[in-house]
Amino acid sequence: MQQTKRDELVRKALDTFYRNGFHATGMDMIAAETGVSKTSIYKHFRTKEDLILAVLRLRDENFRNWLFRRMDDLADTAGGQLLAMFDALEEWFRQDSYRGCMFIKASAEYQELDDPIHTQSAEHKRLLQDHVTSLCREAGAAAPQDLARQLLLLKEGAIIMAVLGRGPAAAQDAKTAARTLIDAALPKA
Amino acid sequence: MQQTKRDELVRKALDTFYRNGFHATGMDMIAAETGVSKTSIYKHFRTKEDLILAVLRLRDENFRNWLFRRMDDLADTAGGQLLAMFDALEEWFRQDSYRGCMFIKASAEYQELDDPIHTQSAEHKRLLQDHVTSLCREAGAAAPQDLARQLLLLKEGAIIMAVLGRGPAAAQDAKTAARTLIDAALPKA
DNA sequence: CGATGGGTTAACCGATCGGTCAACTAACGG
DNA sequence: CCGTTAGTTGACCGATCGGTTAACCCATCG
Repeated sequence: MQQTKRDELVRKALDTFYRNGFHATGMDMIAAETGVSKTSIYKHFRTKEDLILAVLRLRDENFRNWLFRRMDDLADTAGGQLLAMFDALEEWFRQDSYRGCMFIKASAEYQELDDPIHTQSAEHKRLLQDHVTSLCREAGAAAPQDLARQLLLLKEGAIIMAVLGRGPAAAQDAKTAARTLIDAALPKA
Repeated sequence: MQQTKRDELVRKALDTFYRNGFHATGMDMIAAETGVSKTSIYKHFRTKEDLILAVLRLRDENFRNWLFRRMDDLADTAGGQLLAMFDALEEWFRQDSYRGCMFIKASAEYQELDDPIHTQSAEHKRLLQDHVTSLCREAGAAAPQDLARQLLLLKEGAIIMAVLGRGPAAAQDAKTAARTLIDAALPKA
């Protein structure tokens, strides 16, 4: 029961931070939005930073699960899944609630490299990178890690441009570029 | 004289906001860092938002001037300049003061699409896009706008990954990918 | 019935937020 | 010399910041 309440708190706090930003969201607002009093919040989390870290952990889990599952549903082959990543991104971009990548925003607000919030955001990107790398390897890329890095650049760029003017179309821009990069990285077919 | 003082204020405020973030930087801190009292600041700018907008205007001007000039210095041909963009980015990433793109951070903290800070950040990206598009056209790309969009994705992605774990090497990752995309976009050589 | 203990709450803490105001200073015209 | 005025200042405004505290509610147990 206790765990459930705490999870619910983190889940709702995630929405609020995602919509509003981290510094711009006060603990009073979190209390109001979640219906949990500040004192109870501070029973579960020692500081606001601890709450944010818990929120980011949940976000990492949710996002990777969703993205990888969606890629898996959309395509059978490893190469197809790499391309399907951008279709999944487009679905994300089309959501009304889309406000960019939570980890990019977190690292933008907490910039010191040794800040736990920053390092945890970097870890999220590393985990994505690992999965994409193994798909590249499976697809038969000559240099799977290099290809994965290139594809990740396209993904992050698309996330940014979807926010800053290009909208959901950024996903297809990225997909087109990804196809070119993948073709070039595979041993001559 | 008045204009000079104001410019100096904006210049120093830029450093502080860039280092510290927007919400995290109070007007008292700006006053302390610039040596200008709050009352004088508010003589020049009606609100904090107005100051931020002035800061972003200066940043846009400085950054585009620097980047385009650097690209021009590093290469003679249009195609070469497109590739040189990533070498220039690497120089930027290597600076100790590098903290990512100010406009990405601004849009992360001010997310509403109709927020002036957000729209001005989007405008900056649009201006970059325009310049890159004309270089793509000059280089003889079949679809210059499409190629420019792809290259911009790589640039934004590199900016993000340079912050979140990959460091300056992100620039060369992007350059390698850019070469592939440019080759594919030019009429068969 | 009363004692106990975990969980919740409104009220409060000093600090800081964005923004304002009355008083002061210094340069210039008569 | 005084009066005016533009520009600057530290002190101050109510609101909110992250975080704490004392009181209270209510189920359990004797």
